[in-house]
Amino acid sequence: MIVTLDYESEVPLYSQLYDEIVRGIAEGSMKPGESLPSVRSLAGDLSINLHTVNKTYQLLKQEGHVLIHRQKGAVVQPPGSAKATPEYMERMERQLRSLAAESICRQLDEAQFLESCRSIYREVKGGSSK
Amino acid sequence: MIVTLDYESEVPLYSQLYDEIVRGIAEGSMKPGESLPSVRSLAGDLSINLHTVNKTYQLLKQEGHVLIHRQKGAVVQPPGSAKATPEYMERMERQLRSLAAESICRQLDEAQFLESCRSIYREVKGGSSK
Amino acid sequence: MIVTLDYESEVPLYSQLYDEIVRGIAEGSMKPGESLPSVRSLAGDLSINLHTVNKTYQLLKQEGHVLIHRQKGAVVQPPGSAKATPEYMERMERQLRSLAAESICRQLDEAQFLESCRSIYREVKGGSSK
Amino acid sequence: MIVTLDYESEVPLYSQLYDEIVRGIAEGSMKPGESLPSVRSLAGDLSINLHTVNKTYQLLKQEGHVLIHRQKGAVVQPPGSAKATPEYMERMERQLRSLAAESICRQLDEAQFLESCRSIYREVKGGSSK
DNA sequence: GTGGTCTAGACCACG
DNA sequence: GTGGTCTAGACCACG
Repeated sequence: MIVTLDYESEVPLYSQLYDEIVRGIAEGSMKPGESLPSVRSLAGDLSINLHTVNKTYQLLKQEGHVLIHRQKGAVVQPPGSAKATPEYMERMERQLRSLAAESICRQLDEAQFLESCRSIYREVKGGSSK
Repeated sequence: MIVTLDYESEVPLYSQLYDEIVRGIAEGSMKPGESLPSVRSLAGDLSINLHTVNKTYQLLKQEGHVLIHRQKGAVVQPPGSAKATPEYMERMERQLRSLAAESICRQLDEAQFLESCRSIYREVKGGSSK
Repeated sequence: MIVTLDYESEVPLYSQLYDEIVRGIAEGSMKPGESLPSVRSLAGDLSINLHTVNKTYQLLKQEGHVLIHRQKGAVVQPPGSAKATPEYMERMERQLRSLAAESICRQLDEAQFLESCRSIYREVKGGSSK
Repeated sequence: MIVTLDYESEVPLYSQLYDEIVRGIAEGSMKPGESLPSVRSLAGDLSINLHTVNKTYQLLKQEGHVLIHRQKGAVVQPPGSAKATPEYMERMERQLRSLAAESICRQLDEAQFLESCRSIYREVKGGSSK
């Protein structure tokens, strides 16, 4: 799995890294039971601080995407370990509401908006065939 | 138009305020040509800092949602003044990709994900009938 | 409220600080709605690093003892905001099991063990009368 | 006696193992005079590092629960070999204080708290009938 | 070798 | 002024 970070972005590095790993899990390029690289080695590969990687791993654990195993390190959880909890649904809906409003102001009609949602969902989901 | 802010949220106040106003414009409760309240009065009503409101207004201007007029203050622009530029589309797609990946990990299937997208788009769009 | 840390202890500082603050809340010397000192000022008072204090505050938030308010900082939650969840009960029982076993080996009988539990509970609870 | 370790726990393995063995002694499933398995065989059975088992055995010795004998290995000491020293009482009270405070914040009243203490003490003590 | 803890220091977003 | 983010570096517990 290849991770790319945008060091110029205002999105925090730990958050970008989180997104990349979750995408890897969703795509299936990271399989359940697989271990993520050690904090140190990933930090080295990405040329970022190990604390930054550690923060990402703690977040992944908190959200239920990995568990921290004493010997295997951060292990990818099987799909569905993270639940679509009411809290998650609310968070997602808040973000979608913001995107929808912005899109409406920019005159994207419903069909165009949904086409983006659909194609991106499929792009991520279909990543497993790669 | 009623604006509610969550002081306990991770989302910065200026950003929440931006979202609320854009939603108001998208819903049609803020009409083109209308003026937003003055920075001072809105800050007073919401009990927040002048700088915060000012930052929101500058952002709204930058994104093409309002025009800052010397006398009328921040004036809502007609729909389509903000464009669905490639930059915007990229930003939206990055956020959607992140939401889609997280949703896939939480076992929301395509139909469920799109249903959320659709119903929220309609909720915002339909706000104009209020 | 007075906080004392043991810099020699093997119990991490952030954890000792957590315990002290939770005790303050339980005793009633920290009242719901009150704000904790800022990360910086408490770190200064205790002569520890601000990251250490920050870690404690994040933990207090995660456990439901405080909420982080954009303006007021870390605010003590009303009693019962943190719940006696099954997860908490398990954690408590694991620790009690360990203490009970050790006490049995050291020939504390049930009455003596329970007397310790009772008197310490009352000591903390009764702290509110101080 | 069956030992189970949780590799996903925050509690170090050597500490979990210590707890399990002390519990075995308290319950009476490990009898005075009995030898614990050799470091090597226990490490093998549990698939953990030799150092980990060794650290546990040293700790058991230090706390007075076993005696390290050149031929018989770690031998369970008679009850009361480990004393309820002032140091032990302080350590126990610090932990109970922490549990009591957390429980009070989570609105466990004295009766509920003591009921947990009592039932767990009896569960461990009564383990001897197994 | 690995992660956890702690420190020190810096910059910036936020308000 | 305040917290969030990031870096660098150190030490130690764990295995």
